[in-house]
Amino acid sequence: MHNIKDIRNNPNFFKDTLKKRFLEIDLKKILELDENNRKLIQEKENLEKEKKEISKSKNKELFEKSKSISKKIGELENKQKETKVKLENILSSIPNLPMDDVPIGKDENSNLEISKSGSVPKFDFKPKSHYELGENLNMLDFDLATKTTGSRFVFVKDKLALLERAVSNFMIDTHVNQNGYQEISPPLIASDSTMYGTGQLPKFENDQFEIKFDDKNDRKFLIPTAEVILTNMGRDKIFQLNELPLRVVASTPCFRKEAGSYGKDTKGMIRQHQFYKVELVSIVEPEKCLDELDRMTGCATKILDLLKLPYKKIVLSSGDMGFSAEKTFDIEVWLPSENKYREISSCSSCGSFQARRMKSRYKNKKNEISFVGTLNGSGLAVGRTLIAILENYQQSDGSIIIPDVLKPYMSNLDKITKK
RNA sequence: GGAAGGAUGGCUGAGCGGUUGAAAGCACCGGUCUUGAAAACCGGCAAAGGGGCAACUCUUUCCUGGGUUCGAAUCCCAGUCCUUCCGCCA
Repeated sequence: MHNIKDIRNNPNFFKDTLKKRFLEIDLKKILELDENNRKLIQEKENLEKEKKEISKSKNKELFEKSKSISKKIGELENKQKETKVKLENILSSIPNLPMDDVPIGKDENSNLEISKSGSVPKFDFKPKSHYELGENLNMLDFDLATKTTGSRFVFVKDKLALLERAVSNFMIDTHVNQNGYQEISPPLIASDSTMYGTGQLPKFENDQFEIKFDDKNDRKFLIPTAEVILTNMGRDKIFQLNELPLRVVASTPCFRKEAGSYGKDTKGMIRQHQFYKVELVSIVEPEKCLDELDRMTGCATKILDLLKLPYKKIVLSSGDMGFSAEKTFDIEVWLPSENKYREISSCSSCGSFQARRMKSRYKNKKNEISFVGTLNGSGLAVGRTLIAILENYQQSDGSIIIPDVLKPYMSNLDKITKK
């Protein structure tokens, strides 16, 4: 959510910066609603003042007048509320502004590669895809999931289930013991106001799984990412300066409808309705956002370094960034079967955009209360890490070597083979 | 699911129809004292929104939404959440 004052003071900057996202906003309408809103507030306040004075005077002759003023105030208030709701509906659907150094472009084709790391494995045979490998091992079962649930789900079995657990635990341990994050095991269900806070609502309702909770009219959703619930830990809260930065990590299932991605990655477990992800969230002083973004991205790439998986780091273009982000680094891991890099992590700084929606604030050095900065990043997507390990560590016989750092998590097993 | 109690500023907590935006304490900020710090003492300290170049000023806000009243933190109704007890349950 943007501050209407910023828009009012610098409408053209606003309009131009949003053009970087290839978005045209009806600025005239916004300013008009804003002006109208303020006019109504003023009228209302004048009447309120008058009413207050009458009541203070305790002058019985004026009591009738006070009654009629109350009526007028009520009318103005309704009008003003209506205007404000209209204004907020528009504002809440406007995405964050990209930072100056974000490359401008419509989509992923304009993303910019920053660095490459690790060496791409060479095979003297044709590398198989993760789903061929998994199905041959009898440890990935898509058909079974289709039977029990539907498409875009999977059963992970036996040693691959163990591997999945190992990956998740290894990541959390690394972030907790080496990167200074606090481990959290959060609820997997979020209320509508929580979903609004991080920007999933109102605009992306169709991507979310809403659940039937009870007969009452509050709404609940399965979290599409732990970012939602972790970032909202600071909702309606004023942090003391010494509580920041707050860094938390959680490994949770994530649920997404993947609406609008029909036909994309239909095979395998690249794109599922449910997947595990280790999520990093930082709440910081807003001016420290970009430093924290670099730090967070470093925490994510460290995992790939330790797993010895080749990857590249890219900065997303203005058109490819998520709704709440001001700057995003994606990390892509090498997938031999596709002969290309695929997204395995996305680290974003949201500046104060989410904080403003959530009323997440802190007391700064001058003792003033202002909005915090929020960041989130995957560290990493567990399912996709599993894929990357399968494909990069595969052997000609279809077995999978276990990366050294994971062995302690798997009773020192060093290879997964078919039974 | 049943029964009772509660929700007040960054936090704890008084107030229960009329200068109460709200006592007190803690925290925080400034000062005196001190070589420095601590302690002690003195002073300051809510947020949101509107107007103004500014000094400043106005309005709103005591969980939310309605109602009673000239006037509500205070009374009435509905809802949300929390706590305790009972029941049920992983």
